[in-house]
Amino acid sequence: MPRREAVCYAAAMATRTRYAPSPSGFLHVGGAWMAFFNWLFARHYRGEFVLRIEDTDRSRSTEAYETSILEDLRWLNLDWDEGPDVGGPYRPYRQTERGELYRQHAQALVDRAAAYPCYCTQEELDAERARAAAERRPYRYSGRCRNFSAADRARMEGEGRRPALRFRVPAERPVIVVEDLVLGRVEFHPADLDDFIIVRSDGTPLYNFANVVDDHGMRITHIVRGSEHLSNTPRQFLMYEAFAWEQPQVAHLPVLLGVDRKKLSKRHGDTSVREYAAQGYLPEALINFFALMGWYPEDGRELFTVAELVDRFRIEEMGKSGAVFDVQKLRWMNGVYMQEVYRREPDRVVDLVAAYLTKHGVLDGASGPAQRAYVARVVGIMGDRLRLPEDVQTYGAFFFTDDLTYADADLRKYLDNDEVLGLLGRVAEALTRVPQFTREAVEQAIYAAVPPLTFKAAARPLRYAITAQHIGPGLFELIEVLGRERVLARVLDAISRVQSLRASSAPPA
RNA sequence: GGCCCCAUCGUCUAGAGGCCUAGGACGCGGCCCUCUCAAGGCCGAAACGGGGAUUCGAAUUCCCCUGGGGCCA
Repeated sequence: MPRREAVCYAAAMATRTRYAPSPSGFLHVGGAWMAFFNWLFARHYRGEFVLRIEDTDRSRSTEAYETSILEDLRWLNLDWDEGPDVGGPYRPYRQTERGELYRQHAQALVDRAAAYPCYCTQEELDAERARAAAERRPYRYSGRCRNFSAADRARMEGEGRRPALRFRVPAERPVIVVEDLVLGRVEFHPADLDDFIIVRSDGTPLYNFANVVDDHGMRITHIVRGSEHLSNTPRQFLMYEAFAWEQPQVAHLPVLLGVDRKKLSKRHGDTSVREYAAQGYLPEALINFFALMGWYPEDGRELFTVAELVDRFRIEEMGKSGAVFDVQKLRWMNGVYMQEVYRREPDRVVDLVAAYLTKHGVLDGASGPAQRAYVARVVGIMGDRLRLPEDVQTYGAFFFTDDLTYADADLRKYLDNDEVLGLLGRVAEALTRVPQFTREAVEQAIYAAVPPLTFKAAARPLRYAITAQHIGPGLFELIEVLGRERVLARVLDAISRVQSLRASSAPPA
């Protein structure tokens, strides 16, 4: 079985790929994933990556969305060589600014009789379609306007009809072969293709047509896009032929799916890149995770630096079936990267956590360096518990508030016991005496105060008394970071809580 | 409706006719470690959609069906 041999091309011709988002919303993980593979492909072959804005849908496109998409791509560290913001030799890079080009190329197709004006109205076409359905035969465009004479056209114009432009599919042409870099050989029969519209009656170009004009105009050599465009490929090939242009290579990647196995969309909740960034996901983690959807290296390795991905990626190794975006696994991977990044650039993790806490009103954000240093110490003892900034709350809410919520049941279970109460008293006293409030000193003091209990029996009550939680970082570390004053206050407070609990539940004297 | 694509554990996937008793990762369960949680170590449950055909032998090739997806303004 022959392995698809990917990219054979003249060395002189640089590989050029593009990502062409529509600025009608924030950058979506599905879009980012597609952008990433285009970028990766270009970088792997030391080629160029182009950004083009498909803003022809003026009613839904906004400049703000365009800006946000560029920002989010930058956040992911996907850089582009040409685009609306940086310009380039094949500008403009926004479709709304390319109207004249579409007009010229449409005229060129008409001039060579590869396209013709079609005067059929929406209603007439709908009627044709309905009739076909009623007679249970496949709908085909009737071809009514295909061979109009000049007189016919004049008559139609006279009725006030504005024509759309239809591409003339050469039905006698032999089979159209698409050699897809991912899917392999796919054949289409021209007879199955209708003459299709390339310019609407209002003069706006259709996606298929504008795409061909742009991709050729921007010298795109490899079109890497979603498999939903596969069926459009033969039509586009026909247009390349009509223009006598060289055809680019195509690679159709599977579609990203939501947990319901439907195409990932905004309906699936947190799907914008922006949202993941806001939750404190690291771009490195997202990128690594993207790579593993659709592509897997032979050796089963999963963690890669971007440089390694650029080096090892081969588009022939792309899978063909749709992948579900699994947040669980992303979470795990983000944790791995949190540790990694913390080792190298601890400030980045601290910033992320501080930003998270400020955003959620846990920190006031105004207390300056002291507060940041405190966050840094908390992060320092969180270790690998931190997968996302929110975990700092899960494991260490007690670091950021003194208003702790103790459950009566837990108070009874862990603290309502004379031996334990004695322990709490001895610990408080011992901690008062510790000269330097360091982890080591704290540990020594507590061990000294523990008997006649064992440390094993003492640690849980102590932890609960101080944190009102059963989970969290190491006991000594947490005590050190919390500081003497707060620990003492909490131990004493816990003792009095137990006592008042006893008083209230004691039988009346 | 016509045409096209896809199909391995819950999820991401390895798999190119015998190496498959179908491997790894996330998640899940158990045990160990341990002051708790997390991490780590060990163990476990968990998949080739169905049916034919080719072959000594099929997850792997071919056909049909089913299911999912897409295009046809």
